Parts: sequence; C-alpha cells; structure tokens
Amino acid sequence: MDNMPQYRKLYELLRKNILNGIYEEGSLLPSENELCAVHGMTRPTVRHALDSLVKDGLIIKKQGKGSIVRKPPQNIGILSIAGTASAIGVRYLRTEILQKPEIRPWPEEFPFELSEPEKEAGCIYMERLRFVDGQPVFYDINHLPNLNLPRLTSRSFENKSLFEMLRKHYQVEILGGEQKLKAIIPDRKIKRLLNLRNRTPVLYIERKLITNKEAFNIYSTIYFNSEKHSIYGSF
Amino acid sequence: MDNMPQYRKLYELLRKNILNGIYEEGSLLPSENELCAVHGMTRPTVRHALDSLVKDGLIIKKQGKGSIVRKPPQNIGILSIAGTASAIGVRYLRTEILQKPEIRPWPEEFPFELSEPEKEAGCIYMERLRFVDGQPVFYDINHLPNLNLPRLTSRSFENKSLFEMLRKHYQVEILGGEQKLKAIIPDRKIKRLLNLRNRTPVLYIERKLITNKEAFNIYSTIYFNSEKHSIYGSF
DNA sequence: TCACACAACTTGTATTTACAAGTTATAAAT
DNA sequence: ATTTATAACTTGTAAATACAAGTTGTGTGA
Repeated sequence: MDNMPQYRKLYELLRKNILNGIYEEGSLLPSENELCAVHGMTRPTVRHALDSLVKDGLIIKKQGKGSIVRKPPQNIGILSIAGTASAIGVRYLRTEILQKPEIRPWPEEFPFELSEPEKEAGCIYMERLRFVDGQPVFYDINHLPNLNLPRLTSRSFENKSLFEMLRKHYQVEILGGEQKLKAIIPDRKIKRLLNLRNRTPVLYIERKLITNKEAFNIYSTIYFNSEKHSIYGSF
Repeated sequence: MDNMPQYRKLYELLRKNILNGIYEEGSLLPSENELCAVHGMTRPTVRHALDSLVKDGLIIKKQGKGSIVRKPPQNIGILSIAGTASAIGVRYLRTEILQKPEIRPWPEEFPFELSEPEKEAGCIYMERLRFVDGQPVFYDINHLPNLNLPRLTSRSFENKSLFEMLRKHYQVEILGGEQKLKAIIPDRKIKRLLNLRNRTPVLYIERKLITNKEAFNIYSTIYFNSEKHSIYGSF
C-alpha cells in the first residue's frame, strides 16, 4: 500500500473524502495548484489523479471554474437496488459472506464459455447474501479466474464489496459485460436463503463482467427477491 | 475539426483504424515512441490519446509489452431476446399491434415523473405483442409524448419496429435510459395475453428511454415470459 | 544443449516549464 | 448606476526530460 504511486494515493484520498461527504456534493474541490502545494506534487500528477475521478464520475471539471463534486448513485456492480421511494443507501445494505473465496476447479456445467487462460488458471469461488433492512434480498454466486490475485482468498471480506476489493488492491476495473435475465420459481435452497413465502417468484440473472485485465472476467449468478425492491439500472 | 487538440486528432485516427479493422484484434498498436515519431508529438500527448482509447475499452495496455487492440465493445444495451441456444434472429420474431398508436391524456397513475412540456403535449399510446416461433413472449405498453410527430398515429406499423420508425422518419435516437426489473406473478389479463400456465412468473420491466430530442422520452412497461427465453443485454 | 545475464525494447511515473482558454470579481470609465 | 476592461484566478494543452519497471530476444558461459 505504501508503494502506491503518488497520483493514486491522492486519488484514493479524494475518492474517500468525496464518498464520505467531506467534500459536499456540488461544491468545488481545491484547485489543482492548491492540491499541488498541499500534497507536494506537480500539476501533471495531480491532474492524473483528477482524471481518474472524472472517469469514475465523481467529479465534473469545468475549465476556468474548477472540479465540481458529484456523488453518483451507489451500485452493486452494474445494477443497483431501488427501493419503493428512491435508491437505497449503503447504510441499509449488509453483506454476509456465505462462502469465503476459495480456489476450486471450474464447475463441469457452466453457463458461460471460458477462454483457455481462464480454464488453466482455475477459479476462485465465493457466495454472498445481501440484506436490506435486515431482510435477505440478494444472493449471488461468483466465479473468477485465479489469475494474479495473490492473497485474495485470505483477505477479510466483511463489510467490503468484492468490486471495491478488486479495484483497490488489484486495479481491476469493470469495462462492460453481458447478462441474461429470467423470472423463476426458486428451488428450496434459494427459498430458504432469501426467506421467501410460498410461490414467490425471484429474478434470476446470469452475468459476465469484462474487466481491464486480459482474460479476467467475473461470472455471477444472482437470485433476487423483487417483492419489495427492484433491480435498477441505467445505461 | 481543424482546431482539435493534437491528442484528440490522434485518438480519432486510431479509433477509426481500430474500428475499421486496420489494426487487427489482438495485435499490438505501434509503440508510443513510434507514434511520437510518426505524428510529430511528444510522449505525454500520445499517452493522452491512448488513455482515451483505454477508457473506451478499445485497447489494453501492458507494461513492457505494448497496447493490445481489443474488439469494439458491444453496443449500449437495449435489451434483446436470447433463446436457449443462441440469439434469436429477427425472422423468428413476429410483432402484433394490439393497440395502434392513438393520442390520449397521460394516465393518472404513472410510474415515471414527467416534465412540464411532456405533460402539456399529451401522449401517444400503443400496445404490442411479440411472438417467437408462434408463441407470445413479450407484451409491451408504450407511452410517448405527442411532440413533433406528424402522422405518427396514421403510419402503418406492421413488421416495423417502433424505434426504427422513430429513427428513420423523425430522427429520434436513443441516448440512454433507466429501467427497473421485477419478477412477478402476472394477473389474469397478462396470463391470457402471454398464454401462460398457472403460476408461471413473468419478468416485469418499467423502462424510460432518453432520446436526442428535448423532453422526448419513451416510457415502456414490459411483461416477458422467460420460461423458454431470456432477456439478454450487453453494456 | 541449457541456463543465465544482459541489452534493447516496451509502458509507468514524475518533474519542470510554458502558454492557451474559460470564469469571475474588481476597478475604472461612461 | 451601468457598462466595460482588466487582473487574477481556474482548467486545458503541450513540450522536453529523466528514470523506474516489466517483457523479450540474444548471446555468452557452463
């Protein structure tokens, strides 16, 4: 963590401060020259950090004006959960790890086609259950290739998003993906996990996320209780 | 176009060449130093251009190796229907217009918030039912504001997509949108329309599509029988 | 033949410097 | 009081330079 490049350290700091509300939405970030002075770096380095924030949609830069803070909606991967009224804050969302990341062979039956490097690498498997207001709504099974992820299986995952972890420690970014959706009647296991009444249908999603790392795709199978909440996505 | 910054000119050029296949997928782009020499710019400028290509997902950079060309990412996801084996060709899809476009007031209860110009314009309403292999799978209800769409209500719609019509005759393009998904047990009407057995769940989608025309959004409510097919989208 | 070291590439990070261009507040001129 | 010009900010573009770090092929040594 100490050998992070300077621009990245500044990026992580600013990102944290924006998400924590230290910089209010709509307000201006300190100017580039100020940031230079405060953190002892030059403008290109500061601008590199700010470029990353722009890419994340966390700030909007205006020539002659400054960098305007913009707090984007919280996502679960690409999709987010929308409540009855509006989007659900992170504070109402609790994540439980049912299966800590462990190295496994790829399943015999797998809904996606794998590339050779992925097959050879073997896979990391994990299961999570997510709660909104204390009720389980989101069960996901994840497979990712075991490529260049030292120590992932031993990292603590509580209260941390898989994506946040991959982003911060392994510089993995989601570029895009594809997904297949169905409405199904869940089997007994899913019914129990999501605490469902009889005959409640669930949303079933098979998803492949493509990242900036070659041959590194994230495969997820998701079961979602859409009785009280909806899957929400913008594009 | 001439007053484009240098990095942008290079970006546009490389982008065009990648999309046209002049640089093959998986091959390496000329190195940064080569690009400097050929186009008479310095490395920071070249890197700025390459950064934009990385952001677009058109190249992946590898330290010590080079910039690997990637196949252009799939288009922004308007959803399509995927069959059991692969994607379904248009030839298997038949569209039936249940309600030809007609001018109506907006519904009292509407899941989306409308802007003032939209409210004042009134709305055009239409219903469609889509068949795959002779079986109904897709029922959609559409509302669009009655703004600058002369003769729309009198146009023939058979075998034509609503979007194709809007694009070709009214220069309407879809810029993006948002959608909410649920799995529900359908009511009697939907069950009859989609020819469903008892207790079959359906996918329910509320969708707002934003277009290039100001205050012109397309609102759809969709019921989808996901028993044999899936909703498929890439992003 | 094989293993290892090294040279010659590649991209990554960072500094320093300069000027262009857009925004805003202030002061001068009308 | 209103308009206008200017100064002092802001971000945008671009050069020249340096070294770090990862990859790959080559050649020398055993």
